Amino acid sequence: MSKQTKRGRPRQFDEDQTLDQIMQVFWRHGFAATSLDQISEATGLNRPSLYAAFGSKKDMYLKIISRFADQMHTYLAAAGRTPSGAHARLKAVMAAAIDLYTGHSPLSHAAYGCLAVSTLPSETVDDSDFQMALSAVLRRMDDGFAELIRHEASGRLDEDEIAVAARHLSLLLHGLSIRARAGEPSELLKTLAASAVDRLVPPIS
Amino acid sequence: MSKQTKRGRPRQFDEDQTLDQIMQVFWRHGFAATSLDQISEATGLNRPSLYAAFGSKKDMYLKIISRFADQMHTYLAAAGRTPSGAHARLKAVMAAAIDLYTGHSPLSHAAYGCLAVSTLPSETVDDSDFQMALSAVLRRMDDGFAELIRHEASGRLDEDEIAVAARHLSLLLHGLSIRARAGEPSELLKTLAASAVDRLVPPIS
DNA sequence: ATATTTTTGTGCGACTTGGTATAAAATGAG
DNA sequence: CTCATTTTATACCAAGTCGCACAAAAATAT
Repeated sequence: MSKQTKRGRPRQFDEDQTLDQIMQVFWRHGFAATSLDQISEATGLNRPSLYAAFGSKKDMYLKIISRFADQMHTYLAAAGRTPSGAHARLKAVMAAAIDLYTGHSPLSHAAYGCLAVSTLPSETVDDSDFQMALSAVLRRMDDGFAELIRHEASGRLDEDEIAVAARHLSLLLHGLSIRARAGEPSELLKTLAASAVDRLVPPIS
Repeated sequence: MSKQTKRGRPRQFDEDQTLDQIMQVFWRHGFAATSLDQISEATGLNRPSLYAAFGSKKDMYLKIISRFADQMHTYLAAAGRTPSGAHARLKAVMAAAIDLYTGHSPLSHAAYGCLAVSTLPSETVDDSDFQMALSAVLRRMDDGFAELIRHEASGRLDEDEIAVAARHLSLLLHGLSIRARAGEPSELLKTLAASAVDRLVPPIS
């Protein structure tokens, strides 16, 4: 009879916590400028352990990107539930994203912008896997905004209008990420985002 | 009596042409993933010549960034002169930028997005010079759009309105750059940009 | 022709990189 | 206890990195 626990020597680290630590390193330095030694130091694991657990540097990075997209989605979805009214909700989502981009969220503690927007583009040309990862992130953004709008204005907007408005909001968000990475203050970005939402999204009454 | 020509052995390369070649390499691979060997191969110069002419890798990159900003400014300014009417002009500028981002311009021959937006953000945290360079590019964008709007609607919009609209357009443009780098087709981006301009910029009649 | 100045080319040197071979350590199974 | 299994730690490797001596080359100045 075999027990629940695995056979050999038990791991001395928590996988989720380690992935979050790796995420911070990539988020800060980007893919190319991050060395495995830096990751090793940040996690307390040595390179062979990292490789055994998460694969190559590229494997790690792609894992981290999709992990980030997951965490961001749940984080923004929660922010979109609280206020009422389509515009108020969208502004709340934008404000939450800006908090995330400027380091005022449980997910981030520095003004690093969006992990994908800040670090993926420089890698997309050399490696098509990175290109696909970036496209996937953009698509998820578009779909998320579309769902939010659709849910709020069911019937009053057709699918094309919803898709266009969602893409407009994604464009806005990525622009905000760049500015956050450049160090612009979150208050400025929030007022900018709020006015943009007012103008971009047709009134849903 | 000294002649016009310089004293020693004459250079065997054109400085401007070489800078443009260097720009292509950085534009494609980003800063960290670009090696001096790649630049050497693309320009036909060996590393000591490169170093003597342009300084370190970082020096080259910063030179290239401001050179890109210059070229982009004149390119977009020219595009903004042709049509008449504020919205038509802004759409023409956006379309020109999208052509630039997707490789349909004399400046670029591949869908690399904006050189600054695609490659600078991943470097800004480690080096404050890069952070300042990114901020400078954003500021130039904002100022350029502001000037365009101000010129078109002199008196009918106050400075605050102009500044906000200009920033909205910059946000839009940077979002478009990300999508161009992700490989989205230029026609889609242009229709997206046109509808966003219509909604973001108040009517100037 | 000789000296002077600038560019070019070869090559090196100290360092970092990602990935791995190999052995030690820590657990469960029998 | 003995064996199988998994994780950890040390050390290493081949390749690539940036920057720079140093000398040869090509022009002008005298």
